[in-house]
Amino acid sequence: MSARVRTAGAKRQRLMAAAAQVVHRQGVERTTIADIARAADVPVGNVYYYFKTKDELVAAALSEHARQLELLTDRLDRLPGPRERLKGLVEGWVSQRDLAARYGCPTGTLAAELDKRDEGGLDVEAGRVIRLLLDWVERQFRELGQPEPDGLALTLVGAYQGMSLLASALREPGVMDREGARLLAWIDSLEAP
Amino acid sequence: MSARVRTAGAKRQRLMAAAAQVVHRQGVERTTIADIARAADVPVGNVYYYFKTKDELVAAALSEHARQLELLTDRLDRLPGPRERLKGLVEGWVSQRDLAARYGCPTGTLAAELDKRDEGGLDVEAGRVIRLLLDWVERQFRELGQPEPDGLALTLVGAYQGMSLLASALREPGVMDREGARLLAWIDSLEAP
Amino acid sequence: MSARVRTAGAKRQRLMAAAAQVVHRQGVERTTIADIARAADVPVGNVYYYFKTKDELVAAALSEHARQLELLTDRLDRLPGPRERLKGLVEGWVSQRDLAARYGCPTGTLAAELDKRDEGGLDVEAGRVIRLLLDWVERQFRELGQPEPDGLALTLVGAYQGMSLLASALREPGVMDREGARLLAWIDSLEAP
Amino acid sequence: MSARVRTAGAKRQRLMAAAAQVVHRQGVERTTIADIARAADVPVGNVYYYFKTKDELVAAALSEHARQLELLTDRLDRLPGPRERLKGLVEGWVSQRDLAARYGCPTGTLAAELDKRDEGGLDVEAGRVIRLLLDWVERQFRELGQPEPDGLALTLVGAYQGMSLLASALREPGVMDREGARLLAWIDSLEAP
DNA sequence: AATGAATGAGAGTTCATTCAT
DNA sequence: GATGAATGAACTCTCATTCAT
Repeated sequence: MSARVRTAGAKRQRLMAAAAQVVHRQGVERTTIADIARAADVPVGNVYYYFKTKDELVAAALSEHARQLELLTDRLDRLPGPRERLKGLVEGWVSQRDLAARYGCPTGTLAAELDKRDEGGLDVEAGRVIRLLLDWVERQFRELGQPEPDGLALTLVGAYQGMSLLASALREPGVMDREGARLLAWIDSLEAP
Repeated sequence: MSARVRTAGAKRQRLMAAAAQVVHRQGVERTTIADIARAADVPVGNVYYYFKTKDELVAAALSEHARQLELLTDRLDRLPGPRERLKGLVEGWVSQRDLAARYGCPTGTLAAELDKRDEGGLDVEAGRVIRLLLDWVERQFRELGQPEPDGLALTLVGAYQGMSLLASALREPGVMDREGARLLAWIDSLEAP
Repeated sequence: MSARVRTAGAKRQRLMAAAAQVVHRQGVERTTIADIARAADVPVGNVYYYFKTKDELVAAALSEHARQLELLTDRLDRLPGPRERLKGLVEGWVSQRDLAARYGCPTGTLAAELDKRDEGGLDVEAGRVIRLLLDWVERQFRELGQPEPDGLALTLVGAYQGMSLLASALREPGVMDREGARLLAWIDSLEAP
Repeated sequence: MSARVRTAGAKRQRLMAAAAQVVHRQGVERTTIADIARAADVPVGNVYYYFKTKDELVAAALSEHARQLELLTDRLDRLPGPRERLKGLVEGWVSQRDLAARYGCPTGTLAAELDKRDEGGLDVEAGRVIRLLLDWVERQFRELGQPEPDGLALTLVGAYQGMSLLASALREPGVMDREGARLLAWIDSLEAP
């Protein structure tokens, strides 16, 4: 395996990571291809060798978020029980408080922006990534023996989206701590039947 | 008060309403001045007589949302007790389910988009509008005799933001019904001390 | 009628004329919007106020050719008989010998370039302009009492296209004179039944 | 002669044939190097080993057309007399009616496009290829004992160019049949002195 | 000789904003 | 106040050509 192959793959990966990060901070529309190219240290013209359109780059950012999510759930899956896993998830959210308080949830704000489109299918793709998280959460609630695990998943993930939005709209990271603590207490309070 | 003045005021008001609506559906960046002008039936060149920049129009959209919010809370304030008022608020959210499921909460998604800026002060303005809602909700919880009414306000408004985002990301209006019902039950369960 | 109205119309007309001329000399693909803008003395960005896309400008060039053709046939229609009119047409072609020897027939070469596309409908539009000429010529042959006037029209117009192409490919304006003389003699030789 | 050399030659030849075909269908400017490379099944980067610039590839397409023309005239030269040879030429044109009705004469449309340039010399080269055909036709008319065989050659080749252009502009292959038949009758009518 | 990747100079197009009347 | 027109900066995308191996 030559250095070139590794380099090429690394470049693509660098572009995806840069797209995810810059888009999180600036939003899709205020992010130019040049912004992403600069962040990834790639010449502008070369970006198009890896991604044919800006929309493809946004899709790549989305799948980068999906990948990050998978890394997280894989780590959490090593915890002994579902209650610990759910609490680990919330603790992860709280640990990102400053980023969330500044730019909101990466996937959530991206989905919110893309949902206002009705062409291109990126909106659907964003929904799919959110669904990945919902499904994992639902599985934990089911393992906990809760009735209506899907509804609980909506509540938990919705709470996360809401608290991220409020934290960033109010520019108050404390919102993340406060609501995070409430969610932890709530998870603790759920009775295993 | 001459007809001219009234006409001018009407035009300005029409532009504000159009800005609020179009921006809700398309987002700030994908909305052009021409879009708003068309929706308000005002010649493009004339928009600048009322609003010197696009940012001023966005600010106008925000204050239009604030006005709508005030209309709503004024109506709710006529209800006999705080519990009824809070439940009326939630019912209002649910009644807008289809709009929310398509474009999210008008103020919330606007705030999310503006929060990614760090110049112009529109982000702060968006926070202020959200704060208006939080303060009203907090007042109701306080009247209800709840401890930590500010925390409860965050929870309720956060839940609304979260369920709107999920409903629109998943394109499932049913999310609004389900979470709305949960919030109503929760409000009902709060004990007056 | 204000100066503004006249100016606006004049600008659009100037752009159409410039498009027709520049495209004739450079071909569609080698002509940039900036080329046309410069030739019409219009700022680049302003071109899009009058024509939404480059293709619309090319369509405008085509209709400009159609207009020129109509002016010509209107003039020829004042001649007493169809034979004189046909000969007048050929003489007009020969009088343009130098332009044809350098860039070919404006409409013909444009059609040839556009025919290689299979989207956008400009190819069809080009065919329509050519058809205008064919129809007028056919009418003259019919008035002359010729059988198969449509076939004769194809022959005459085809000969014009062919001689223009050869004159410009060989860079020999003399081809226009020689073939022009032959066509005049041919028209003279047609018997009125 | 090693396999490598033969392969290299084959690749070059494949590129020339591909250039001729793709350029005929798309025109020079709308044809990318990548288009030709793909059609020839050659990696893009490798094209430049055989042709230093795009213009060289276009020149190669022209010489490919010249080669095809030579193959044709060689075949026709085996026919017993000049009249048969000319009629064979016209029949060949008619047999290509569908291609001509779609994309025009390969050499003619290429010449028309290149004539709009005034640098690079490709225009001159195109004229040379057209001249090859004219010279061969002129030779036949001379053998037939016609006066002014060069003028007759212009007429015949011009008619071919014209009918191809009209057939493709009108998208009517029937034009090729009709004009082809007329040319055959004309050739038949020429008296050998 | 061969090849995927890299590069940068435009091209078309959009749009906030300004101008002239 | 009202309005169509004007302006130019910025952006996405393409592609001939070159590079590195």
